[in-house]
Amino acid sequence: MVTLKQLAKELNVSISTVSKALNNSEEIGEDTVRRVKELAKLYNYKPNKVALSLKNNKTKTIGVIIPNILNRFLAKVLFGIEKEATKQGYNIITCISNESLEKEKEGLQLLANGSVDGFILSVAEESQIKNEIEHFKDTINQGLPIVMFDRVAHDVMCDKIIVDDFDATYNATQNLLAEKRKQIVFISNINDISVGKLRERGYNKAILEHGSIAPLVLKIKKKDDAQKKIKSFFKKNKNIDGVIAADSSSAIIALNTAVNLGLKVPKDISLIGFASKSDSNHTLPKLTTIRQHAKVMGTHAAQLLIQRIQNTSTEGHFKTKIVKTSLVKNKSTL
Amino acid sequence: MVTLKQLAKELNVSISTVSKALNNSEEIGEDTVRRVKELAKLYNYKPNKVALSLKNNKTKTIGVIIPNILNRFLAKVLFGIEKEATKQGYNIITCISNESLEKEKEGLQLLANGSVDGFILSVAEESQIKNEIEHFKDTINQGLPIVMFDRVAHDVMCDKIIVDDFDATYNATQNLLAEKRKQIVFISNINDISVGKLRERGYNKAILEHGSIAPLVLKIKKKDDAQKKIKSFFKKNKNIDGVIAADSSSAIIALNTAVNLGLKVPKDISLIGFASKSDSNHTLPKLTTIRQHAKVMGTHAAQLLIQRIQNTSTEGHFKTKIVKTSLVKNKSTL
DNA sequence: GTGAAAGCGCTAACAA
DNA sequence: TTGTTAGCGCTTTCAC
Repeated sequence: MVTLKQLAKELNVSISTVSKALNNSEEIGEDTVRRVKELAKLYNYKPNKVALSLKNNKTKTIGVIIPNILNRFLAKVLFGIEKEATKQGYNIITCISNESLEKEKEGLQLLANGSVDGFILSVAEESQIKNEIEHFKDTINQGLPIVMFDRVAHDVMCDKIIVDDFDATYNATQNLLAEKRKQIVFISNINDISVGKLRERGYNKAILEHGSIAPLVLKIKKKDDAQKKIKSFFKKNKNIDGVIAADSSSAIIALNTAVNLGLKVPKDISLIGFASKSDSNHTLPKLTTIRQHAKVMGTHAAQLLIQRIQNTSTEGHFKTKIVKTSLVKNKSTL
Repeated sequence: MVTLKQLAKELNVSISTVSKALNNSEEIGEDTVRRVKELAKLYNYKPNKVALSLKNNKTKTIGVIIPNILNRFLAKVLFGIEKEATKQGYNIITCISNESLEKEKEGLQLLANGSVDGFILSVAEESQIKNEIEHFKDTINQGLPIVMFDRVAHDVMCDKIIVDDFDATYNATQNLLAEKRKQIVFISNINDISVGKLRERGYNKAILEHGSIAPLVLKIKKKDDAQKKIKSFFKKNKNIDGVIAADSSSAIIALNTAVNLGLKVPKDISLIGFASKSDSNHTLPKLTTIRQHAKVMGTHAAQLLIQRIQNTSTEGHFKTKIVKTSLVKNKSTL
């Protein structure tokens, strides 16, 4: 990489002249500016990012800590973050916590050394189970703003982007109730994380409000064979005619299992699940889904963080933005 | 963030003394070392990464350019890269090219300003179609090593990690032939990228070698409704009894469609597709898959790049590592 | 209109 | 054993 120094030497001017010329300073003569710019172009000069960061005490880089990159929703949020960040001239450094508290802490530690101007993150499962939040507070106290999305730690003072999880399952359940479904089961393999719990509560509320129907919940654990568990559950509860799934995997497996058991979807059984468009394209009939608008969440998260980074003034009064889900009706419901 | 300067001031010693003490230099007296370390710990001192990067002319950061983060395979490779990089003390800056040549160029440009020590990337679809490779060469000429994975540009001199795409479909097809399948169709929606073409060739070779059977290929385009297209294809070609799918989406849809049309899988029709474990868990019966060991590819890519970054000596003689696929037999084949 | 110098945070050669 | 200094690449204030 060519530096200002080298350009200066070759042009027989000082470094500061070159710098000013390239930054269109009024101070420098037209002719000099032209000569400098020509040579700079010739050598494909680009200001060294690291030097700028050091000088400005700003890296124009965002640290993103994602629990699991293979989760489609999280990946999509990352996509949204990246897009918005790039648009605003920021890079993103990604750490994958792999749902581990330790790795989440490490990621925060590792990047809180001047590498980034702030963080966007979704809380790891283990951190939520153990309810640990000190590492977030420490980071914020070090002057690095955090924006949390989806799985947030409510007791940490920071900007947040969340989904209306409770309302989403409440509404979805009401939809199935409106179809006169009599035995609606809630299936989830995300019992331990905050959003999973909210989704269950939304379902419960709708069921209880309706009266006459008892809630029925199937919780799948990470180590379980989901296909087997759902199949035997369906066999034991022959009267199931509705499914609300808290996650795409449960939803897809439930739908396939129903079909496999000879049930007509949606005539005999109606299914709704949190899932993406591509997920619903991968089932037959297409799954009716609760869409989370992951990309939009990413966009908002990046906007919020960048705003916070740039306006040192806006301390205090943190925002929580709720991105509403949409129920996209496909062929797995009436 | 506390700096050496501040520690030095508080301890009434010079900056370099503090620096040396923290770096366990033999030069400094035990007592001083202790005092310095205590204060450093108290203030949670961490050396400023940016300053170190400037000093060492090394960022310990890898630029990763991914065509599509929603592609499970690519996401998994990213996961592998991140893990290995972290292990070796490197961070990763991620750019998403979104299959666009322009964005790929931008990503390269944007990070080739001192932000990263090298790149790991998979070539964007558009770049492969247009066969553009100058931007890769430029980057390499600037002294930044590149490691390409999966979709590689053969004419660029750099390290590469690839899949045995040709052999994979060749073998998979032979598997179906061994099941005495008479009409095996190759379905793909990745016709434009290098690996898609290789996969088709592997299929063709197996079919042609076998004689007596004609190759049958269904190409799906991005804009197509894959479900419709596959369904009508199956209806037109009632005698299809085998499917080789070049991508997971085609495989899943083909399997679901077959079931939907009343075909018994694998009795009436046998299916194999490039897909992940989770994909095969999301079909019923479980899909027999060609596994690409994406995570391992990521690991290798990171290792290769870091090695190249650290050994300035190893110029020339670039390696191409082939990560072999495995055929994991599940319930969609006999 | 141009240049010298300081400083961002750190390390390391050299001086004391 | 400790301190001074220079320098990584850049911007910016202040002199000339």
